[in-house]
Parts: sequence; structure tokens; C-alpha cells
Amino acid sequence: MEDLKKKIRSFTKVSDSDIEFGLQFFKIRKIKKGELLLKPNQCINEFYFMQKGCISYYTVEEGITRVMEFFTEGYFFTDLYAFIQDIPSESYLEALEDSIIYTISKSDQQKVYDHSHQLERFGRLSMQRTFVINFQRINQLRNLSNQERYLQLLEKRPSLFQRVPQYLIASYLGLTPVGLSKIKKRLSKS
Amino acid sequence: MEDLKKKIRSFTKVSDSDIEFGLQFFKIRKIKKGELLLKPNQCINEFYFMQKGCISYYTVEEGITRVMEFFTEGYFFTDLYAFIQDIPSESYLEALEDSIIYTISKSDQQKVYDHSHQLERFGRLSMQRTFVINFQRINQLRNLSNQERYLQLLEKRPSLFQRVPQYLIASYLGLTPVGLSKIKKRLSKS
DNA sequence: GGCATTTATTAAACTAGTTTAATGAGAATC
DNA sequence: GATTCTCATTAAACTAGTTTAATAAATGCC
Repeated sequence: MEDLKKKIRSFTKVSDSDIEFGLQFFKIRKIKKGELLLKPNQCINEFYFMQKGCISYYTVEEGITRVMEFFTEGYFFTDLYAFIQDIPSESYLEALEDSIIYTISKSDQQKVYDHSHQLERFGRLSMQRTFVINFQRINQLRNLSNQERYLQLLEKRPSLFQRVPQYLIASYLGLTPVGLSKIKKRLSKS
Repeated sequence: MEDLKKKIRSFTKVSDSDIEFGLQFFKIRKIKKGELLLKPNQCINEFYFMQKGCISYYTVEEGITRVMEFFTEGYFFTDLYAFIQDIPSESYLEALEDSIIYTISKSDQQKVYDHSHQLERFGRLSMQRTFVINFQRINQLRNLSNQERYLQLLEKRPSLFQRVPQYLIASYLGLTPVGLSKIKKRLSKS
């Protein structure tokens, strides 16, 4: 759990006793490629930390799969939208690789926040971090062309292109496999 | 400050003494139509609550104005992206109407969070609320057509169309005034 | 190593937006 | 009340994507 501890402390100062209190609730879990951690209409009562592997977070509507995010090493994740609001999920969490994650239940997370003001602050700051990422995402969607978004992803998360099939990347970028092929072709010509 | 107090308590239970502690730091401020609360390269060290009025949050890049949000009655707001990260703003906050807002400085906000675990929780939960809104925004941008987004805005915030000029609404929706006109025409035909 | 399946590319026809420019309509100013 | 300015609409040419369908290339499996 060293990576997890380090990650928490990258947000804010947390005393040894508080961090030990928090970590005791996390359980390790292994999940095989292709397995689902979550599917639609389930409630999600767990929060995760990705130790090793890759999980895709996606919806399927009218037969169209839309990848919202790829969670890789060092990510905190869950279906945060359903988790926060206590509503049934509309999404899938599917392992794209064999993965190792740490999990904490929502009720245990609440215990941690009740017990420690420092960890409640970690919670607030990690939500802030999520805000920053989502804000950037919104700006990318609004202000950049698909080609620019593709180039940006290539720059920021190059390893994704090694570990994830292209049609899922296309979906993540909000276009069809055909569209992504066209963009790549256009770029290779110039 | 009753609206503000009520708003805070809509997130989580806060004792009278804690809420009074928090509210003492807020100052009222009036701002006239056309005035700027913030412009690019300024640092933003204040957090706001909109009592009455309307403020647009936008950027200008290469001569193109892009409206991110319209803040109206009951909204907490600031340039949260710059505020959180302590970086100079790239945005404008401009009053589209004469407005009345409550303001608290960042350092006073920190005092409030240090003093009260309950208000720190309010902070976390209001960030969660912001997350939910941004998540929905991302999904709208990814999954809906411009026409659908227009119809959704019309349904959710009909009064905006009375108080804000159409070219700003077009910008908010991520299209040109010409594009919005086309959409309206198409809809009126069916 | 060969076969079946999945994934990626290409082409062709189409669509929903863009840009530019002209027109129209309302509101503010003198 | 005429003029000016701003904002909204329309038209025409264009663009970056879409869909569908065919083909090519990789991958997995026995």
C-alpha cells in the first residue's frame, strides 16, 4: 500500500496515525482481463485505487459504446457520478488487462472522513483535483478539434496507444474508428 | 445573507456557531452591468455567491469569445480553475446585469475550513456537486448533438434566453450565431 | 502453419456544422 | 423621426466529420 499512501500524502499532510487509520480499511483485489467491476443498474459502494493494470469506464446506449476514461496506475476511481449521488450506475467498469486494485467501501470511507479532519481535507482536495481534470476535459471538448484532441492524448498518455485497441481510443476521443483513421492519415501526409 | 446560509445548509448540517463563524467573513459587493470582476492574468483570491444578477465566465482566444458559464441567483462561483491551482486567470468574469454578490477571500475561506470540520465537509460536498455538474456537461458535449444541447438548455434554464443575448448563448453551446439560427430554423419547421 | 475472428483502413455518399457576406429588424442616440 | 449600431437571419461555398460497405492486416487458436 506504499503507492496509495504516497498518493494520499501528495495532496495534503496526514499524520502517521491518521493514515494508518485510513489504510486499514482498504482491501486488495485482483481482477482478470475482461471481468466487470461494475455494470449498469448496479449500485456502486466502493472506491478504488489502481495499483497495476487498466480499467475502462464506459456506457452503452443504443448499441454505441462510449469510453469515458481509462484508469491506469495511480488513479483513484469509481463510477463517481453514481457513487456521489447514490444512484444506480449507468456504466461499466471493465478490466482491459489483469489488474490489481485497492478497494474501500463507501461506509468505511465515511468512517475515515468522520475520524480525521486531515483525511476529510484529502477528500476535498482530491475532488478539487478531479475538478481541474474535468475542467480541462470540458475545454478540450469545446475548443479543440478532434485532431488536436488526438495529438494531445498522444502526447499526454502515449502508453495508452500501446495497451488499448484503437477503436476504444476513438470512442474515448468521441469519434468513430473510421474518423480516427482519417485523422491519422491526414497527419501522416503532412 | 439568509440565502447564502440556506444554500450552505442544503449541503450538510452546520451548527449555528460554525455557520456564524463562516458568514462573518463574507462581504457584500455590488457590480454594475458591463463591469469586470476578473480579467486574464489577474490572480483570483476570492470566492463568490450570487445573490442577484448574472455574470458570464468566458475566455477570449484569437479573437474568439467562448462563454463557459452564466452564473445566476444561488450559484457559488469564481474562476475555480485558477483559484484552486493558484495560477493567473485566463478568463473574464463580466456582469451581464447589475448584480449583488457576497465575497470571501481565499485566506478567510482557509480559516473557515481550518476552524470547522463541518464547513470543511461543506467544501468537499460542494466540490462534489460541481463534479456532478461538470460530469453532466462532459456527457452532453460528448453524446448530444448541438441541437439536443440547445433543447436541453431551453428546458433547464429557460430564463437565460430572456436575459442573455443569443450570440452569447450560441457561444455557450459551442457554436456560431449562424449555427444556432440554423438549428432554430430547422426546429421551427418540424 | 493455417483458419477464423477481430481490428484497422479506405472509398463513396451524406450531414451538420463552419466561414463570409449580405440582408433585415429593433433599440438607442441625436 | 431619421440615423446608427447591434444583433439575428439567410444564402452559398466549404469542411470535418458521419454511415455503410468492402478490403486488408493482425491476432488468437487448434
